[in-house]
Amino acid sequence: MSKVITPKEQDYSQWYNDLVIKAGLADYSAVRGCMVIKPYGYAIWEKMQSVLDGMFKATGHSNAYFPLLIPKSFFAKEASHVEGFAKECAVVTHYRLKNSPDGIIVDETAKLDEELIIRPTSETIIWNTYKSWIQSYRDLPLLINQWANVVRWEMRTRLFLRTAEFLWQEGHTAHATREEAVEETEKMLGIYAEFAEKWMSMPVIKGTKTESERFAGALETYCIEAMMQDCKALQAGTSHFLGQNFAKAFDVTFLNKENKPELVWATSWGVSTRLMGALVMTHADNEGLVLPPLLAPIQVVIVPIFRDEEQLKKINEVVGNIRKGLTEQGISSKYDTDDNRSPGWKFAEYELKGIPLRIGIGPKDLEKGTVELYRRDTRQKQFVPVDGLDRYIKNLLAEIQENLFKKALDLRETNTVKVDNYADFKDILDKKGGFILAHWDGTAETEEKIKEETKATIRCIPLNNIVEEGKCIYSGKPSKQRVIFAKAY
RNA sequence: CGGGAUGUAGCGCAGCCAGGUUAGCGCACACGCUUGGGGUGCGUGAGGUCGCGAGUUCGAAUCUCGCCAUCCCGACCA
Repeated sequence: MSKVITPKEQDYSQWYNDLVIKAGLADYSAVRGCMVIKPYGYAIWEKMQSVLDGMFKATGHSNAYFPLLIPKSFFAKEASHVEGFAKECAVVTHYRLKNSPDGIIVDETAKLDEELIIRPTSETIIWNTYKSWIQSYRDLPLLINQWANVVRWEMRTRLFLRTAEFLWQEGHTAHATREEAVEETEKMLGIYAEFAEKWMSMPVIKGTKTESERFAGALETYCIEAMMQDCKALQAGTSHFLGQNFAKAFDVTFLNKENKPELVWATSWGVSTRLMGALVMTHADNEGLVLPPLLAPIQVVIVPIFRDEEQLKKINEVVGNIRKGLTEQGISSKYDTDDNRSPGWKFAEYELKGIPLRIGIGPKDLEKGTVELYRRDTRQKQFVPVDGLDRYIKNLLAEIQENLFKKALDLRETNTVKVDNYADFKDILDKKGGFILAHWDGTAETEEKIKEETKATIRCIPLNNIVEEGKCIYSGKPSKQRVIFAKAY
């Protein structure tokens, strides 16, 4: 009724906005460009956090926390880093308010000697700190992660995909050798890819960015790219090899085994609440959200169908046993006995929320010893005996997790094409979009021209790419490999 | 920051052009009955500085001017 969402075929952006709002993931806030993450959305983010955090810990990383506010001078120390972020920094200039006839105003006498930048990312404050933590090769590697909020003053924002403030994790590591730092960068990319594919059921392509898409201050930026249902690309995570740029800027050296000073090698890597947007745009449909079981705050919802207290009481008994079985299998469930809502209303509501499985149970089921089981991903119903239901559901949840991945992979594969001339390239972008594998001469000029003319950018140069001779689709110059072009979020 | 549009109840809108009783409607909300296997139906009720500020007028949601905010489309970006 009031909760209908715009069909995605009609207006994909509106569909996305409706879904995020109506499924209760987030809300617009009083602050321009900032959003409120609502409990249901935050519960999903917490699941993501907890899985990722476990993966970071398992690979030897520790969490720490660095300040939100960064002295302006720190930013100036790494030239390309400043340049990259300068345009979107929020700046704190004063530290006091006062009363005036016009109300509360900034107290001009309380001006900071040095302005503070609200972190858009923490490399500078962290490397300033690492200087005092690192003296010897014995202090390395230093493997730190932080969960934090950051602010980037964006011109145009979209819920989860691009907001002025967002939540993320940023890993910052220090190493004795270049090889070790590169290895770390690739290892973390691997963790992101594994998380995306296994937990989010979202297939990704691992690759490196071109110079123009590279992180400000990095020597190499690795990324995972996913295809959304509208065939546009979304960068879902990045991992940067920073070389010695920040070590130089902040004078971070260590004594090696030969007692000689050397500059430290650095990496940084992050994923953000943008993953929430990726999750929505990878699986959701016109009925609402579709959550992969491994990230669903509630995996099974149970809706009783009853006329009176007596019937409900009988249902309660059976449901009690079912839930006990589910808990033993490590499956989370919710039993909704609210009698102000009709079963039909609840069905629609839990579909909107993307809960993977729904059990419907009423008088007819009690007689037959069955329940009605509804799969959110395929929207199919089946009747299943109560006996052995928990094990059945456990398998089914795994199957759903797998099926979601396959569906998303199918979409990507049918919308990925090799193209060898610019006319076809433009034609495909106009008609259906998707990922285009094409030869590129390796120059920023060509990349820029193609972007201007078609809005498509080079999403990445896939890792382990096949070496093949070819000609750049734009300039005709020789090329040794294909790169992925797409329109992106 | 340019181009376009919109601000009326929590949300979605009508009313405005042709100013005139008490500003309506749908959803949501509260209460009662009803219903319950795909958003049940009926009744009752509560809820408004008509974005803000000036002006014109006997009288402004409606006309004029200014301001503010939001959304869409561009330029910029995880």
